[in-house]
Amino acid sequence: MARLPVYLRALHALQDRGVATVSSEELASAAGVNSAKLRKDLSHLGSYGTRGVGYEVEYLVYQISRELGLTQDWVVAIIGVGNLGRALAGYGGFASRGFRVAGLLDADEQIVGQEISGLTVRHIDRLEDVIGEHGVSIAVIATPAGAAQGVCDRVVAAGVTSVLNFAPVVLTVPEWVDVRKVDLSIELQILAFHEQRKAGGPDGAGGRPSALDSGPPEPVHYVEAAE
Amino acid sequence: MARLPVYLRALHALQDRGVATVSSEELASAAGVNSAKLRKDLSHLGSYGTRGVGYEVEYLVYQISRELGLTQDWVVAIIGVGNLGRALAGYGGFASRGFRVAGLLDADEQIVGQEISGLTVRHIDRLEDVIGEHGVSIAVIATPAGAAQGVCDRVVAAGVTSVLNFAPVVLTVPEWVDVRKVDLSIELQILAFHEQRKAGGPDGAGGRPSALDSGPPEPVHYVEAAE
DNA sequence: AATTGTGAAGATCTTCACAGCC
DNA sequence: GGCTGTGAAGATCTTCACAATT
Repeated sequence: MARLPVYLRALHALQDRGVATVSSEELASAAGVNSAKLRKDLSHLGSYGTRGVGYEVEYLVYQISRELGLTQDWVVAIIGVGNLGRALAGYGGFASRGFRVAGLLDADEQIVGQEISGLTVRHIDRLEDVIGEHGVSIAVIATPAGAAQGVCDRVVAAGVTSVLNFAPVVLTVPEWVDVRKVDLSIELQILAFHEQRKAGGPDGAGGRPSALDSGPPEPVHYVEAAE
Repeated sequence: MARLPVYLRALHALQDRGVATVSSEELASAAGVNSAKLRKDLSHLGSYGTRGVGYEVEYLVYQISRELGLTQDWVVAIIGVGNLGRALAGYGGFASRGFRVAGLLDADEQIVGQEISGLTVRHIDRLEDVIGEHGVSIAVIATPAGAAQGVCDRVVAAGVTSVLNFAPVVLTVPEWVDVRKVDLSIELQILAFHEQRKAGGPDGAGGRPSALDSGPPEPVHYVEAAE
């Protein structure tokens, strides 16, 4: 279930604040979901709550981590060390929770050999070697669009079964391989769509892109984030 | 509808290849969706196809662009110029389709004043000025988690109504503001979950994280991507 | 008294299958 | 003949509301 990581993050935040026990209502609001949904999601993992009391934070953290496979380490390779690949290589969230970056690869001779976040960038020719040597099971593709499918085919042939794709293409993979896609321009386009809606729709009378003086519908005060 | 940007990208690829007309079947497969779904999605925009023929690529590109609000320019500010913010600032997908980055802001004095992708980084104190001067309607938050909600509150107070959040927190916003979230570690966790499934589930007998020798279920040849 | 776990109802999304049109 | 547009069926996801349990 795609919401478990969100719950896990909220639970970690509670843990940091020293909270030992939490109700579905509280946790749901921290995670930004409905409490019935949260209870149903959690009940799929087993009966880890206590009626009348709530959930024990630490126990639930462990159970969700186990369910997500975070109790073991996963080996990651990042292919494409441009701006984005560099940002990913330095991203703390990788290392922190069971994801170990074992290789950075690029086709550009200028970049190969550079040391980034403690790793030396290797040439894309060595892709299969790196995957084999380190037992990489997750590949992060941060190449230009044109190179992505070729790289994907190669990592799959080398044994990778999960791909996180940042290139703006729909990757074709065998059915036993999982692909997830992160596409910045799609996210922006979805926001633009909603912006336009607010400004009166596509054929509305002179929608203003930079909707500054429209202001909020009502001067409402709103609460701070739970974090 | 969140799939329109995907269709649009597939259509642009067809356009580049000089294709003038496309059937729902072809376009659906390029976009990785079911053809009935594609037709239903498109029919929501109006009746832009011709029975027995298909859709005229150029006309459809225009209609979807219009629906998504890409026929006008949107002004974007990026807050937080770390590794990720830098990658975003240099990302071609921003400029190419109607998104103009008008400001880069950071709290770190070391970073303020640096020139990145043709823009000078300004101090976060000037956030409201930058938003006002340029008519920013979309804010991209690429700050550390702890700073994100505060920054969000400020951009909202300054008139921003769409937020693209890269910080690993659930942002709380007034109901008239749209938030989209991109979370790398959540994507990785979802992949880890599926990896584990393949390896035999959380309590399976010794699941191997680096599933190298498990190999594909069947030695099937698979087709290349459409683009 | 409080809160979980869950049937049942409701909402939404997906797919089928075919009438209608070119 | 071929393909779109869409009603109806099916699947899935969400929410309600309450019995079960501590």
